[in-house]
Amino acid sequence: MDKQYDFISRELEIQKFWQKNGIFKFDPDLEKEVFSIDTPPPTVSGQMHIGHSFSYTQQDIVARFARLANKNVFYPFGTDDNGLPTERLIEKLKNVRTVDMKRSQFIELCQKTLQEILPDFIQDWKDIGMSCDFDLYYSTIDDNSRRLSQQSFIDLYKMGRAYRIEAPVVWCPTCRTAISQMEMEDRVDESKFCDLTFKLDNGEELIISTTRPELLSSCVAIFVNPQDERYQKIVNQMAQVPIFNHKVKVIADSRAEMEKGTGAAMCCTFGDATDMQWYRAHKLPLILSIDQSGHMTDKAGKYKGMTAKEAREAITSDLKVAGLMIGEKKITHNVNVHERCKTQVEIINSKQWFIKYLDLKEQFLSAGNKLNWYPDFMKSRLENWIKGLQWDWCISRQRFFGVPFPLWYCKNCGKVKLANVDDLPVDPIKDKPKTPCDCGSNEFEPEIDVLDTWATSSLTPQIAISLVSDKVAKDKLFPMSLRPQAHDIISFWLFNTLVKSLLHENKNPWRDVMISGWVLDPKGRKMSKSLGNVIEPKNIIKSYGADAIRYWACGAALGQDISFTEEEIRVGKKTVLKLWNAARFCKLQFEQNLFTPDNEKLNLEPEDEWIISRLIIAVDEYKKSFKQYNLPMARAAVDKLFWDDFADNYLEIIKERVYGQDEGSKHAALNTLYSILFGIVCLYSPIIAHVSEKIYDEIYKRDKNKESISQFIFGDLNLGKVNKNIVSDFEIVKKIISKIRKYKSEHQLSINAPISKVTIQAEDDFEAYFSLIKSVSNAKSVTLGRGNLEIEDTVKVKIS
RNA sequence: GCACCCGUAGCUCAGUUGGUUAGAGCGCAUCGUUGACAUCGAUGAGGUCAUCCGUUCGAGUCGGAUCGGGUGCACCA
Repeated sequence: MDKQYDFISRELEIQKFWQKNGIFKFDPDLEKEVFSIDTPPPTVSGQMHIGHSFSYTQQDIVARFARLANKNVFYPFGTDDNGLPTERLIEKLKNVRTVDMKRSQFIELCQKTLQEILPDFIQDWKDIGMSCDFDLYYSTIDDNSRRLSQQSFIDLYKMGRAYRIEAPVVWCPTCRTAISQMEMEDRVDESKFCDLTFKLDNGEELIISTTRPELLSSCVAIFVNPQDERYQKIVNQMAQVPIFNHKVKVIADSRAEMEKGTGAAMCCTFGDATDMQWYRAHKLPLILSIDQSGHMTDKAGKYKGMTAKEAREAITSDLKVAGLMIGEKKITHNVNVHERCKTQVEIINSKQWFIKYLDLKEQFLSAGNKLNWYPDFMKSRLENWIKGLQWDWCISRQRFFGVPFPLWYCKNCGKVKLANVDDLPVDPIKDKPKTPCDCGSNEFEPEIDVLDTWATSSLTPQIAISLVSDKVAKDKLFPMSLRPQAHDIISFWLFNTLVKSLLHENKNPWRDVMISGWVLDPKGRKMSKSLGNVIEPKNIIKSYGADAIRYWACGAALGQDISFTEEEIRVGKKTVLKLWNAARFCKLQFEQNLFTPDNEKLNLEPEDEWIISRLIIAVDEYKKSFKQYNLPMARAAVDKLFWDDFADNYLEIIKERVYGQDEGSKHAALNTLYSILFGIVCLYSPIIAHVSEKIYDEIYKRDKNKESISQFIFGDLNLGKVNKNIVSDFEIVKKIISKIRKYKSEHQLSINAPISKVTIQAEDDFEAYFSLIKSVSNAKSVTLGRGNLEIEDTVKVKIS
């Protein structure tokens, strides 16, 4: 056994061992309860983030625990590699722009590039010791995922849930695509509130405040609150829009807020979501002044071709010159931006596909309520989100690299022609329908939009399960046991998966949900390139090892964001080294004494019985904690057993027996050492997986009939009953040992320094422990007594 | 505005269903290296559990209010 544990080479070696021997391969034939995990497929948009290594380790620890608890673990791995994030990555890597390329060329480039980068990308996940069955692999753009995603769409269409309409949608002018409500985020922006003069028919002037004067050409009405006494007499009058001079009606509507601006608002199609509501409620005309790329249309007259921002400046200066703008004040307000590119979104009218689901809010809420949430409070994030839903799910994207819609439109009658389910996956641009339209026409127009990537990744349970061919096994896999993920995508991935599962399977996709927190920098800020505070997992693995990261991740409560500090990682490394050294000590003793384990007629000493009881107690705490997904508590249970009881005390106590001549006592000690260390290594194996495997390999593999430590279950530990008396007595024994050490420390003696006499005040039956106390303290005698401490190297300990 | 989380030792955090003297690691101080470990060990000093009120025989833990830090959602003419 190496004197120095070289974690860099050992961890790599062990990962290869796992891989080569298919240690984590899912076997559908095992007669065990299945534990199926809906592994999050990481988005291929760059490199692994420290937050990934944190949350993926947490779920991996749970997976490994499940194996220890005798479950047949189904743990697939996928990558989410289509849609905007992937397109953007390819553009960056290959220095191209989609707009300059042919669609087919770009798709080809995406596919080719993915082939190049995916092995390295996936390797990052292997580097932290993930115990997935990497043969159960899917990509959300592979043929099988396309097929299932397209089939999902067809099913939803046939249910009447998928529909296509021309409607205002949230639009990103940079990405030139519709996006969904969940893809927006907030940003605080500086802007100007401009006071503009509208002329009323009666000759009076009406002042309106707006932040978006560039939309004047789209102004279709003016709204005032019906309660607003200032404006009651002008309701239903016409007002003339400055610069453009068309006339719009003043309408009373309670959505107009009296306190905001002057209390009179102009409604433009469309400036914001309220405009859209007014447009629908009052059947207002549609005037689109901004096109899909964010430029002004010919409706904007002389401002045509400018960007919205340019137009705003131009029109503001024109208004000032014309004396129609009588004031402006700087304000800061929130604007919605596209989370992928941070561009301010617009509302634009266009034809899109939607999934109708606003009518199902109640079902969603009750489904969310049926899940077991760890931690429980994360449920309210989902509830909050569902309650706030205002749009159906827009699933079409005007992009290229994604799953195509499996349909065409008849050129003659316009009707939708769906692909046959048997022919999936299809690409309507390349493929043709096999039968004519109902109207008899054979001329079709393909749908060129692609599906929102969430429309596919919301099917991960179905996709992962489809990789198993065994029909019986499939039934055991769904609903899945666990969805692990971080909290940032509760409203995206978790919610969408829930939606699809309810629509398709009419039941929840999983039983449990575990939510990991985020890793923040040491100051508690989000990590970002612009702040320069990004931590690369690769560097951490190099300096501390993957096990150190794993140990660290196991110490954080679920759902709680955690500040990254290198000191915390150092503790993990320390634990790994301590375990390695303790194991090395044990192995040394086994070798020097030609020890072979057997359990016959052992002459157990009290300390042996104590540490055996402590193992039983620790296993119990460990199991209880894990069942509640309480990772830190489970870790603490092993830590206490290993550091406090085993390394600091038990090892020290038995040294003399192991070095001594009493063969019976020596054998009992070695045997206990052998089984307790094995228990400890088993308990540590889900957490610091590599070093545990290596210790198993060094010490236990030759005697035990299994290839890997991860093939053992709690039952293999053959735990008996706890001896409660010895356990409580040992709390006192440990205190006595501690007092003797304190005495030595205070007298500047080394920890092994001999002392002549220890006097202990205790009940007579406590004398059973005197021998081990004598041994661990290197005292010439330990006696029962009542006197005070008088001789310099004599210790008196009082037991209460 | 609505909702959620957090506030415990100098720092980072743990404290199951209320129950003796509130824990860990780091840091700090003192001491100690010839039989696993100096990438170490031993010992020790640090706490009015944010504040106030209440429930209770008993509150870090339960309820209410307040203050401070953060997050999600909404609003954003």
